[in-house]
Amino acid sequence: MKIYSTLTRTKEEFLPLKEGEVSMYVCGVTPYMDAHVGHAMSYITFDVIRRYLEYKGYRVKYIQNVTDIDDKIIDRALSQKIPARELADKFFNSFTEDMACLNIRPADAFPRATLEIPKMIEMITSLIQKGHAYAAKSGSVYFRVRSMPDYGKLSGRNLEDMMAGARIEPGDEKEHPMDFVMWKAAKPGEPSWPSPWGEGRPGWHMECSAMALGYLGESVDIHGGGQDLIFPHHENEIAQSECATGVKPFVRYWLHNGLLKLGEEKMSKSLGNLVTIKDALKFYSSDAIRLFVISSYYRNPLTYSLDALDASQKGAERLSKAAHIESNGQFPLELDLGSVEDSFVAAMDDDFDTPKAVATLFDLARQINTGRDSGLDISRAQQLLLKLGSVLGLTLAEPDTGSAEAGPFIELLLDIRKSLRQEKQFGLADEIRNRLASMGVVIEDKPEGASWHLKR
RNA sequence: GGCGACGUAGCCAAGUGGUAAGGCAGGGGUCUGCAAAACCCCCAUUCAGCGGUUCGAAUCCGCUCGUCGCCUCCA
Repeated sequence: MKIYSTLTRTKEEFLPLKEGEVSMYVCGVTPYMDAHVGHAMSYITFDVIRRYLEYKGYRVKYIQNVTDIDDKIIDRALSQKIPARELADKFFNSFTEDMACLNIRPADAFPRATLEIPKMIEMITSLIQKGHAYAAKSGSVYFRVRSMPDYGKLSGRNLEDMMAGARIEPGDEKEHPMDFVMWKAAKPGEPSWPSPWGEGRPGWHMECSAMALGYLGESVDIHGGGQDLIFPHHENEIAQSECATGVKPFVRYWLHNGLLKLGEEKMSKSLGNLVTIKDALKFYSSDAIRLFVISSYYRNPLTYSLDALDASQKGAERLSKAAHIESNGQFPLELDLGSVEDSFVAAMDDDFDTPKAVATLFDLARQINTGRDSGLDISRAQQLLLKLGSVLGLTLAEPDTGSAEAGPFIELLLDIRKSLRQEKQFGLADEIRNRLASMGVVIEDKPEGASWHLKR
């Protein structure tokens, strides 16, 4: 299996530190508003990677942090006149719901920044002792970038280049403009925690270093996040972690997903051009959203559009139907299921080439449908389709019949319509079908009788 | 300005040296009372453009044009 690592900018053979086990850390959210489809893209990507690694037989330990204290949370909590903690809880719960709706499996742990402060203080203290950090007179502590010769290796930058375009804050207390804060001195009224340098709160990059090291050890196999985190966030995590432990590499494989665009721009909270996951789920199924994401290669940018989502919705329905159509054939479909699975694996082994893997699923679906039409037993092929679908996190659930309440009434109408059709009263039969369709109930007449499901 | 991606059919999107996967849309057909679903057939002599290397290039090299991301919070 080959995985592209941002650090080396090449596809590398994947070899975890411990045989059979993979430690995986993915940067989580800052919960101060509802998550958007860009977040969905990132977490679907890493969910698929996790599922595939488990499919390959690895035991995966998956950690995702929660940045439950930062400027945005403080600002927003202040304007809503609620404690920062309450705001963060509210939107973290919302995030958890969204992830569940998208069939994204929860991490093994969701450590929160505010509960990991002792670990961070310990790490910062050690960095100061080693000369990699210093406390300024405000009580903030900064990382000394010049103390690390290979600072910039992840993002391919060097200090001189960065200085050219750097925004230098006037009256900065930092030794070097690129030094970054690990511990922020508290301003009056802000939530704060005691530290050897006075009341304050952790800097953003510090929590991920402390948690990755604390939960997964000094060398993590996979660390993931969006490409927008490469610099400065992940660069600074490397700096803190490698300087604190002396162990290199902090991360063996750095994975970054491409960013989701809305129109010509990146979808982001700060630009405000976003579609929340909750809104997307009003119109599209979890499988449709997932299929939209995995139909494109994870390192490439992807543009959110209704056309693309509509296409994915149709595609997802096609796969679900193939996975569940009934056949009472006696003779099994002659299809080399092993080679189908091999194609799937070959695609996924090549740096998680999900678009190609998805193509094998559609090919399999066609084989299943053809086999059914020929009166063959397709159950084993259907099992394979469901199995490979689940590796990609697709439920391929049977068409939705919604809450059961309307069910008996729809069945009643179908019975009446059946009689009408038998009596060649097609005008009335069609009217029932059309009226139900306008209410979102799709009827399909089949040789064995009519079936119905809700249109998404 | 520095760093990094990308440009393949109407749309989405694989393919990194051997002659263009897959999905959606569209056209024709089978099935159906009609639809829907499903199936079959068709749908890029061509991969932003121009040069070069090669027996052979969408794939490698150079240049040009265009788009995006990061360098400030961001998945």
